[in-house]
Amino acid sequence: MERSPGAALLASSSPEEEEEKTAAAEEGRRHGEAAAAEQQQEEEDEAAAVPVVLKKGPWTTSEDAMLVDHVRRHGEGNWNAVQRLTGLLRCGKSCRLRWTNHLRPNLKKGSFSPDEELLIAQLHAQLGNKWARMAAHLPGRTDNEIKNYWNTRTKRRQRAGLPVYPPEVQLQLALSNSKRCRYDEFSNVQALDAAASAAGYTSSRPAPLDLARQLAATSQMVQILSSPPPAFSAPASPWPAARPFARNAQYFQFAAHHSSPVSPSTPLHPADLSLGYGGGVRAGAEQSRLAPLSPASHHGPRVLELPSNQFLQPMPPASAAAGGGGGAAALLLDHHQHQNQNAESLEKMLQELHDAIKVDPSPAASGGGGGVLERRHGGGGENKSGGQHRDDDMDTLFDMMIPTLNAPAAAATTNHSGSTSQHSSDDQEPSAVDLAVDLQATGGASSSAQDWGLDGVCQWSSMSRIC
DNA sequence: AAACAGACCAACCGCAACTAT
DNA sequence: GATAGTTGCGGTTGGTCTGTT
Repeated sequence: MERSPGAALLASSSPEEEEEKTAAAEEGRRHGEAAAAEQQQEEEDEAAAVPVVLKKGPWTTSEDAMLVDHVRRHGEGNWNAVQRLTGLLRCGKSCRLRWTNHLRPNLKKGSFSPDEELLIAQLHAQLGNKWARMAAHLPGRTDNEIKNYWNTRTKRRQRAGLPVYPPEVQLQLALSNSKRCRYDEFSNVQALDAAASAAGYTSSRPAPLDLARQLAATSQMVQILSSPPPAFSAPASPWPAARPFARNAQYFQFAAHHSSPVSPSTPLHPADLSLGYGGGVRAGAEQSRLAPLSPASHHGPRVLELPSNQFLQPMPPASAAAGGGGGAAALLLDHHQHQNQNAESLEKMLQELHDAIKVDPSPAASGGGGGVLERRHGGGGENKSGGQHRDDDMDTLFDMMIPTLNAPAAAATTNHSGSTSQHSSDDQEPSAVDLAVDLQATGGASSSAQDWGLDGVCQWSSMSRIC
């Protein structure tokens, strides 16, 4: 087994010992490049004979230099050999961490850009606390960096009573989860997964966050979307009290405590609701960074945005041209063709979803106490028919989405692979990425940089001094 | 200017997966 | 197949910085 760093370091607490170790490190450093193989052999023998007390704590520049030199000579990996070969009094783990987080080339330092912040939110919505996987989508960023960023901001936002995700992510999350509604009747997650798998759906669950909160936030946002623009203010607390369905709440399309979020009574113009598959506002490096994922999504003007003055921001001409260049037209054409397929796919998915919910013989609908809508509408005094309600919701959703997909303008900017219903398995990287890219297009840099929250208080990228 | 609180960040720790013998 | 060694990941901690009172 790996020598436990803790075991080796337990005894290293006093300043004197630290000094000794530092001196030892200096000694090892002096060997430098001139160290002969014989010397190394001696060191190895010595190391084998005498337990080495490894150093811990912050790295010094000389230690860094030693590590860099080692990697330059021997390449990455075999980290436990670093101590043997260089005399560096650090465990392999520590060396690897230092290298990956601070020393390796092409690391991007500094604060996250708004684009990166949005992407992190999107990835987190899709992947959960999979920091390493998230980092894979953010070249130059480390998992530790992303983790730190997310934890601090999440903590801050939660303390401020604000939703963790920006609205475009919430909406996408809700839509991507909508297909799982039919499985809500399962209280057992495993059974749910199995059923979903059997039905051809992916079984992995979305981000393991406080799902009730997330969905409440989603609900809140959808309410916002369906509300007249001026009527918008921050509730004292956006989080509803814990609800019995919280456990599977992620499988709901919309959350508790309100009437149909996309109720026909509050019609939205189809053109107002873009799923955001349009062209990216990202340009240059941002596009190339994500190019392998879904290149077409980054080109062409973004025509539509989320409905509501809260989120809709006129697209500046410069942004429309951002992804352009000489090849923009060709890319757009290509994109358009691809889009037709995507539209079909999404339409099919929606139809499936619609059918599923319509036909779904949920025991809850007969008043059994289960069922998403029964619970979702509170069970307190709201006796609205769940089935009818679902139909209304879904019809409205269809009304909003399908025309959007068919509309030439929307189609020209739509790039949805249909993966909305398929992604989210940990092993389905492309799907997850599709969503991320779609989401980028949904919100884009403009929305990530703009206010998305409550009375101007809540900004996704400008939360540094909230509280 | 000092004290305090919060934010930020680097590093550590434990665990699990993977690989080699 | 069992065991040892290695690597990677995610959670957590502790130190430092910065802004506020």
